[in-house]
Amino acid sequence: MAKTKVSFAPSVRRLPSYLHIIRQAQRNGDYYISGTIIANELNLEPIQVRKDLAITGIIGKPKKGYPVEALVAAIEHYLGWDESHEAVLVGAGNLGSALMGYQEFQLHGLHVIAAFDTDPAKVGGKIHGVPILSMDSLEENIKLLRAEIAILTVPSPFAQATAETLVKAGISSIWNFTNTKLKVPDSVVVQREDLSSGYAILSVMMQTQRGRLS
Amino acid sequence: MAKTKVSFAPSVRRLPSYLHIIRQAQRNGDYYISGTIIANELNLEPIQVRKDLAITGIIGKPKKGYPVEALVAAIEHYLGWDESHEAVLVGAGNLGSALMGYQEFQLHGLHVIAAFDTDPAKVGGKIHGVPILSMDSLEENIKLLRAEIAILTVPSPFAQATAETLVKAGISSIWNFTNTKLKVPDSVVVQREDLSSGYAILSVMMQTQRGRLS
DNA sequence: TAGATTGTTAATCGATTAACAATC
DNA sequence: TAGATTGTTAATCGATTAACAATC
Repeated sequence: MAKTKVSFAPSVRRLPSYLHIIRQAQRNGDYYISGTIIANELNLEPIQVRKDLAITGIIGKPKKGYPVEALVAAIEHYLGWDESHEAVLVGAGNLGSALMGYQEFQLHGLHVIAAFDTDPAKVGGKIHGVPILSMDSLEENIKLLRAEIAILTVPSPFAQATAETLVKAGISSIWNFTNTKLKVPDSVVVQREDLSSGYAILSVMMQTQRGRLS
Repeated sequence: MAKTKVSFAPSVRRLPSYLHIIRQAQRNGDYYISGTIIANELNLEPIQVRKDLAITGIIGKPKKGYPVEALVAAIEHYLGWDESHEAVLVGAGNLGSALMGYQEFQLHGLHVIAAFDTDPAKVGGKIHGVPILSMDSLEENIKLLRAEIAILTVPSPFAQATAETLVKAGISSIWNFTNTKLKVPDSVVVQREDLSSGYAILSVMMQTQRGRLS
């Protein structure tokens, strides 16, 4: 089976930003919002916004724009954010704790129902309301909880071994915050979040900008 | 002045992963590493790795590959990771604290010399060795410290106002971890790190994968 | 030497942008 | 109505991939 790949990936990446702005319009009581307005807000081209929104299946009205309620629903449905997904977090360190504190993800259907850590001082307690379980019970408890997603925030050296246990326990999607490229079966979806690549872009932009000014 | 944009952005994003693998080879005592090996490790095409490495100016040897020492140096130089950059972190909450704990960035020249927070309980103390200063002293202290980069981890509603203060204080680069699109002068470099877009990709991959299996 | 790997040049692919008729 | 905004079709742009001669 081939590796899962998202077509229109750049468009999909932009959808959450659109959703954010459209939600503001919704709170503002607007019934319609135009692609032009969204584009201005995000420094994008209106045609790009229209093309992106088209993949959600939503139809706009010339002159008025897109119906706000329907647009929110269409984006959320396209992303699957209108359904609940149960997740566990593995590695309740600094980053893991920070992620558990993000209420935003809850709004998008991501429910962290348990976290795992090796630190005995943490096990048995809660962080941001999420119970911390022992890493030793990882496989057993994930099977019990029937979690679908694992958020992986263990130190990099443990990433591969942990991922293998997760797969054995039935996890089908891994959100990987380590800088390790995981080797897992093709049936398992992995999304890697890589801060280093963002920092690389920033670094190169800094040099470009400096070159321009001098 | 036009907005700073990175050409070859996708290539730049991949460089840190290459660096990671090449460093492993270096620790392993290898003198040469081939593009093929790097590609296999990351599930990429060898031709892509060669094209990417070409932008750093490094020259490989047919049959052997690229000289490890020189390659590490070339990538680090291209990214500007061979020089020191002073940074402040604004918003020492969960995420901010996690970022201060990342030693990896220190290795790449990013030195967080101070953090700012509104919480009186934190001010005056240290987190991961970084002194926490009062948010009230933000402008004044950044000028004093002559920091170049600001890592922005305040709650979203404060992002825009904080960014404006940062710019006034002379910050020229902002690493933005809020989900706010910042409006700053074109001379200021902004790199936004957006977890939502990563989660959007994961969500769509999950649906694609599920569709495939059923 | 033989062959794995390089760098270059060309072809393909996909994303962005442009142009514009349709329309509320 | 007049004109802002839509969706579609085509053109452009940039990134990825293919082909292959050069070479250590």
